[in-house]
Amino acid sequence: MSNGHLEAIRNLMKVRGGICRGEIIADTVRSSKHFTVLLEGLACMTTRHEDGARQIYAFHHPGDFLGLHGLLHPKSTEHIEVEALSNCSIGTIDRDILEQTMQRHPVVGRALWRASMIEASIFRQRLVMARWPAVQRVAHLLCEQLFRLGPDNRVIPLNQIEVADTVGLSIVHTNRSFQDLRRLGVLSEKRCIEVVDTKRLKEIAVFDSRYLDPSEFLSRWDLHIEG
Amino acid sequence: MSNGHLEAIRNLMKVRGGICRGEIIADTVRSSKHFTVLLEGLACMTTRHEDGARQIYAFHHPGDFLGLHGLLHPKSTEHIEVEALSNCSIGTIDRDILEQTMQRHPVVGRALWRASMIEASIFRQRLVMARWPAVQRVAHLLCEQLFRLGPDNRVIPLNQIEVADTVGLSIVHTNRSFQDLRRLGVLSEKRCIEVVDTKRLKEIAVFDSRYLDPSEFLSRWDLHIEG
DNA sequence: CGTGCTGTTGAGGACGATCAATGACGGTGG
DNA sequence: CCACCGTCATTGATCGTCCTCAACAGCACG
Repeated sequence: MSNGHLEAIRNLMKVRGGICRGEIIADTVRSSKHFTVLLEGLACMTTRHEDGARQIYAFHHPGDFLGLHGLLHPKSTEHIEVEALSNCSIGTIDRDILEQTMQRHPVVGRALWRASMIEASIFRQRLVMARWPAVQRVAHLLCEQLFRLGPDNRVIPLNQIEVADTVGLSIVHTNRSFQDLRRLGVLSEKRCIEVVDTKRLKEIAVFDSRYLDPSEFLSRWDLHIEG
Repeated sequence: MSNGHLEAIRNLMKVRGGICRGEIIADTVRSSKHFTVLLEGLACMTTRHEDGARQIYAFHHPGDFLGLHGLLHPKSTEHIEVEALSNCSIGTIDRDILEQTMQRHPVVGRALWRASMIEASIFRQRLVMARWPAVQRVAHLLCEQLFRLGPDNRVIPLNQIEVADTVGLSIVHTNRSFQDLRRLGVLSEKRCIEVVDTKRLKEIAVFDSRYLDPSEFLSRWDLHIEG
């Protein structure tokens, strides 16, 4: 998504770079004090279960709010973390300042609410996907990430493990799904995830981007944060 | 959940009863004009797919807001409906009046936001459940509904089809899971879903109610809506 | 040149889907 | 009262998807 709305609040934020892959960016403790925005890199909202399994709920791209879930629900979301999947930089705003801003500009609160609802929308989509065959699940996730990365991008900066932990397949079976997609001429033969036939990929995934709803979100935010 | 917060806004609402099982209570069109609260009965947020399959995302009990998802995201949630699962009555508030109320009382908006986040929380839980074996999935859903119905309730007003459409199992396999739960002495032998060993059920489901977070939600709302 | 992470392959088995048929129950109308 | 119907619950059998285990290959890192 565009980063337009970040310009407006950049002066309120403390910027922190140099976050490394694997680091936990946002957890309950942090979220209770700061509000966080991803500026550069790729992150994910995740839970690590006792047995070592990891559930990835969603991916965060530059411009996304991090740890929204903990903002109003610290207790019920203790187990959720935001983990850096590449080297990242973030911006933070003191919780107090955020509260004040929301007081003065109710539309800011609404923008955050809207962002939470897009998250919920992604979760609903994942639930639907959970009933699909493996190849379609993987294909749909790739479509989603292509969409979020923007039209020029063909390489998705994820590995197969991360995909597996997101769509709920074993790594082995995820790998076999990737091979299917290569055999179908959708992905390149390279080791990374490179899409060579976007159209075909969307067909396989039955992808409809509306659930990601970029429509009204940015305009509202941009409109009111500066006023 | 308690209905305390409903008292505060009851005078703003138009009450409409006599809604029958199977009726669509809230869809995009309705949500754009009215804001809806479930007063009596049981409903569910659902999507019907082309192939006839139904995905139930969550259940709504008295006191829940209906069609929240459509409030800010009409276009991206066109396919989602709220369907009555029993005879229901609802309260509606004109969209305009709701907007005004949110203007005057920012905390109202926040309460709605909070409610959306609990929904998201339920969806996340469903994603985790999707990786569990069938019996555990069913058990967890039953725990969730027991929790929402209140401590005195042992009979869950769902049928096996609705459970299947929620946890993402075939009806046949859902039925076999119910038989397992009966054999384990968790459910009674009756045709309805009656829990006789709650403790055991929670153990099987590894149930932790925190994701439903009733903690701060009601207090905040009650505190400010009247002021 | 080892070490670690990711990707790949094969084999076997479990879980759950599907199909098809039957049973139980409540309601309706004759 | 009985016959009929629709909905939901139940059963058996077969099949396919996906998981698990185990091993190895490719590549980047020091």
